[in-house]
Amino acid sequence: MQGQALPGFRDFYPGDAALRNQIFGVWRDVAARYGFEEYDGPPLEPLELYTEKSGDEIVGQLYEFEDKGGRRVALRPEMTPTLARMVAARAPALKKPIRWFSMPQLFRYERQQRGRLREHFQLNMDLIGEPGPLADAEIAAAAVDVVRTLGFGPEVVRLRISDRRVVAGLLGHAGVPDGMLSLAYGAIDKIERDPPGVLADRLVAGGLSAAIADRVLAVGRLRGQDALDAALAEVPDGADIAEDLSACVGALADMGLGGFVDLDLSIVRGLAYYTGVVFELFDAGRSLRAICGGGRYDGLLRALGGVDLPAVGFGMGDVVLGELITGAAPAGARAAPLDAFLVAVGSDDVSHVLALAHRLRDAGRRVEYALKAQGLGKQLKLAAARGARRAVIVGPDERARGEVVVRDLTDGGEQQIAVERIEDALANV
RNA sequence: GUGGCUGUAGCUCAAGUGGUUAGAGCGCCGGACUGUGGCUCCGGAGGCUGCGGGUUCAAGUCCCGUCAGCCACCCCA
Repeated sequence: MQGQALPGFRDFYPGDAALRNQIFGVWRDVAARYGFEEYDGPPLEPLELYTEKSGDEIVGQLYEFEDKGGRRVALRPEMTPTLARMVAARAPALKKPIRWFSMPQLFRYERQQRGRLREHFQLNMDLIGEPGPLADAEIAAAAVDVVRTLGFGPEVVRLRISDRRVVAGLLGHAGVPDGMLSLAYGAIDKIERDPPGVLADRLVAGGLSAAIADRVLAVGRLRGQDALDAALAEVPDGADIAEDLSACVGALADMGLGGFVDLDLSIVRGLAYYTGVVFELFDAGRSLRAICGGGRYDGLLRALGGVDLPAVGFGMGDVVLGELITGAAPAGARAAPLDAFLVAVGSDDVSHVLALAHRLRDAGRRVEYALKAQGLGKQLKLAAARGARRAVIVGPDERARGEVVVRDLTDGGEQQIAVERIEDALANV
């Protein structure tokens, strides 16, 4: 075997491309229904766009090199810096809130695993300029509606949602100093992966007492509104810090999406820049990686682009979503069937088939015909294999009468149709 | 970047402890079938057994390296 795609990169054969187009179609459909406008930026960006604010550790995962002009450049690993630049450049002229989405191909030089490649397409939906919880709910609802539109219900997909302000408040009450919040987040983020003893040891090693470490893990185990309310009741201004999260969850319930929502304080998200509501979309069986992740990142636009606008958004990759779809329907997406397969009975009929085929294609019909002289049976076999709904048979006898035979390939019925009415005959399903 | 497992036809997989010409199903091509498809039957093509080296009379099989895939870590999209 020679000549294959680079590790972590994909060849899209027709079946794969069909799946990708299905995903893209749903993404665009949902974005449009939420009033989002599409934007895009360059796949290649200056290296500094990612190193200056995102942290140097990202550089190790960048496809970066020097171009022929001596510039340090990188394939984009995420869309947010580009978005920040574009928004900042025209922020004064843009009506707020800004609803923008994009479907960039992103690149990251990492060792690939299932559901995680070196390249993927990612739906980014961002709502900029609105700090309130209805904006958070709007974004989370859009993420849920993508999987709903694909036919998945709450028994298949779960939205796990939390709020960093709530977690921070509870941790502060538990005795975690501000400087150790990220340490605590790290432990909470791993709460379902690592055993409690390991996590507690890590927290103690980081400088927390054993008692506080236990309380940190207890915060991470909070699930559901009742448990959260009970925990917040012990914090002086507990109700206030959870106001936005409660409002967001309530809004999702008003939308009829409450069945998808799991309040889950173990969701903190790895990225440091999230400041409020955070959420992830998972398959209910938890056999896949996260389908989507997002949250509120007030402050990031100021750091990246210089304009101080609140923002909330999510990213949803095509890889895990594709696995969810193919896992649910192993049959997979089929290529669009033909409206008709044109059959020439004899060699004299070929030129008539060519003329008719072009007429039908101009009329928007999807048609195909045999590209070499073959027997009638052979051509019908090809028609069936191609998934054509009908065969249009052109032979000397019919031509003499100005007609063609339209054969329905699903039930075998045939009828004679005048050539000039063939477009109409193929139009009705 | 670290560690473990796995690489046989386009796909899914076979080939007891090394043994002579690496097989099957599906798919593909052709024929039965030059004015009627799906089914059936018959035939055919398709393999440097991922690649390179080593051990051996003999390697798909054992050893080393390398590349790729999967899994875990790391990191997260």
